[in-house]
Amino acid sequence: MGLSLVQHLGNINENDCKMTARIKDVALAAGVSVATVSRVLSNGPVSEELRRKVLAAVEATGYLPNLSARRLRSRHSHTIGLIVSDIRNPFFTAVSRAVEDAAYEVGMRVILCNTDENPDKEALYLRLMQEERVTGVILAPTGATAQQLDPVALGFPVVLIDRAALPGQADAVVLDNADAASMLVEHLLQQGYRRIGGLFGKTSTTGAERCAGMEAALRKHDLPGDARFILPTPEAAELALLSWLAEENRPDALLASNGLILLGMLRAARRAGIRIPEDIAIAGFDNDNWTELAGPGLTVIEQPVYDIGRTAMRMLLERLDDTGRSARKVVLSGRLVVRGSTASR
Amino acid sequence: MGLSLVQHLGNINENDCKMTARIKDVALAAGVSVATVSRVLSNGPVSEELRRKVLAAVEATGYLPNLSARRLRSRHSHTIGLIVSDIRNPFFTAVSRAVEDAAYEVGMRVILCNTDENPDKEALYLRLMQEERVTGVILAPTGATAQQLDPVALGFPVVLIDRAALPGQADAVVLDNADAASMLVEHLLQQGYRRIGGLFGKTSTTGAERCAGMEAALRKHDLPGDARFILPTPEAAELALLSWLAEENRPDALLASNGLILLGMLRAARRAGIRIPEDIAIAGFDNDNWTELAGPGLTVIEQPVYDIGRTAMRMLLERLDDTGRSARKVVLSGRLVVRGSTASR
DNA sequence: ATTTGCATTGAAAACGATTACATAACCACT
DNA sequence: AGTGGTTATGTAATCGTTTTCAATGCAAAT
Repeated sequence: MGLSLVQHLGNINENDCKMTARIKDVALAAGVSVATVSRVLSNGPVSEELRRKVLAAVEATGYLPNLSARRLRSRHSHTIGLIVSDIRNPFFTAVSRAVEDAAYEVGMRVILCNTDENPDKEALYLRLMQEERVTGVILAPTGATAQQLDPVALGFPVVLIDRAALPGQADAVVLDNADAASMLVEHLLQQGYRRIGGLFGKTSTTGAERCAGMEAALRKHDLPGDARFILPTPEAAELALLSWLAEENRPDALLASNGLILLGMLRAARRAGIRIPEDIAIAGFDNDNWTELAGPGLTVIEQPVYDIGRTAMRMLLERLDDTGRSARKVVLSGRLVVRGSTASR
Repeated sequence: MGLSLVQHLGNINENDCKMTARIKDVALAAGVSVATVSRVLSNGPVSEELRRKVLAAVEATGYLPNLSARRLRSRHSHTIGLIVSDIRNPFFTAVSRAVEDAAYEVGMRVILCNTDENPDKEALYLRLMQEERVTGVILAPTGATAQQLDPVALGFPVVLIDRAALPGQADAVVLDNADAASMLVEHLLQQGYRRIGGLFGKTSTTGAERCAGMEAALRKHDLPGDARFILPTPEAAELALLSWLAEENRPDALLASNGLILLGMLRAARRAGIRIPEDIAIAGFDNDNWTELAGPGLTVIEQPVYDIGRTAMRMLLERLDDTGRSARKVVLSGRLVVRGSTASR
């Protein structure tokens, strides 16, 4: 009696500890073929009776599908790549969250890659995505990569975000950068500022477009502008602005082409003891959490970040349905959020 | 002549467009067996001559390994899961970047999951990780999951971050929360504040530990404290603080148990027209980018975020080498960063 | 009664790699 | 010359699924 009990427990234990059950174990336990189990798991045509038996067997064996095997055979990875410069940029953080929400909703996994604005890393990760046989990729490319991107050669669809490539090369969802920059300039002019400068990121098309928007708006009013290009990091922006502020005839208002540059600008202003907006007005892009709390509150263009992520995912899925159709570009509008940093002078 | 040229081009094209080459195509092109190709790709023992031939064939065929097949056969996924509540929390953003850097350095992929502090989602994603046959998981668990975590049953090692489980259950890398909270309290007392309150996250062990640290420090000085628990979001913190500020005999200094709560507090203070630190002092956790720029600058505990991520990854790798060894807990110290929000009164 | 068609089911062939095992070649010792 | 031990290579089995294809049973139509 005692012995048999111990033995019994031993068996239970042996079952529990056994290497994870495979589909053939489930088939054995349910008294059906592996094909039938597979069909149950993918909602194929199976009689109600067998379906019940199989589900019970799945439960009993603790079966967990092996996704690698499934991907290999079915040739569907249910995985997309998300390639951005740095997830710590709040813009990309927010977009990535939206992408992942949308992906998991349709049963897809996301592989995240940080390229640090480095074209070599972009190439590396794109090759990795090919090896993963991903379903598609959402990519924020540097200018260099945007030029020579060929989704056909890659073997999977690509949707660009934030930054666009040559028209017709790939789907893209971007902000109306020129328009947004114009809005900022018009607002600054209206507030009485006249000598307007800007720091723009030099690695992407986005900085260039925003710069163009600023210059167009200024030209309309026959005013000059001073645009400078830097690496899009807080550190670079801080250094650039510190030396700029030391120049004579400095601007009375400044544009920052993204949230990181805006952050650097504020650090520089604080270090230089410059008051905002009394000494200089500041406005920028990306309505990050902190912009309302910094100094007098920062006037910014708010991007529809969550919407951008969801739209990119939706475009990717649509492209999968219809590989042939021509490339689309979705242009979303920014929203001007006025705060104290551009109070009228 | 013309025709043959066209034909030739046609053939080239056919090769380029062909379905991606498999290892057997490479073997054929190199005149060797598939085993040899495999060995070349994994730096196995192969003569220099064949190695050259194979590499040339890889180049010529444009071969890209199929990672699903490789994983299935080799039983190594080279993938780890990173499960956090919300990547938009700057703390997790920074940690995730460190984890991914460390992972890619050793040739591993990272799957990121957001659980929104929801135990059901945690369970869901843990099951998904099992199906992916991940090498291991780095997890920031809610209190509920931390209680009943069993890495053995899961089938892969788990390293907890930010929040620990029952001792001995799993490896963990955490901040010395009690000590850090004490540091903040001691600092506040030194600055002359006496009625100290705090808002703490209620979903994790972290909030509880920080609260305990606060109360211990206050007890040492025979002072009372007022600790309240909320959902760890800016919105919840803002609402909680707004009503708190309306009470009579409110605190003269406040602790925030993380960056999100700190953000909510500042919003509430601004909405209520409360001056910092004149009307109330504020200190908190997480030295996010913006804390130096908000108001008079915020006094915070800086966590070694990048270090936490790297350490977690290192512990995971070490655990893979030695499954048997007992669970370790690495406790890192925070650094007190003093700014204007706690200026002496 | 025979045929046609449909819905279920199972057996076996993929999917594309790694790896266990067998073989062959070569060198160094008895 | 024969034996043992490396080392490089190839053959074939294997990983755990999905999917193709053929077989079966049964109802409806001829």
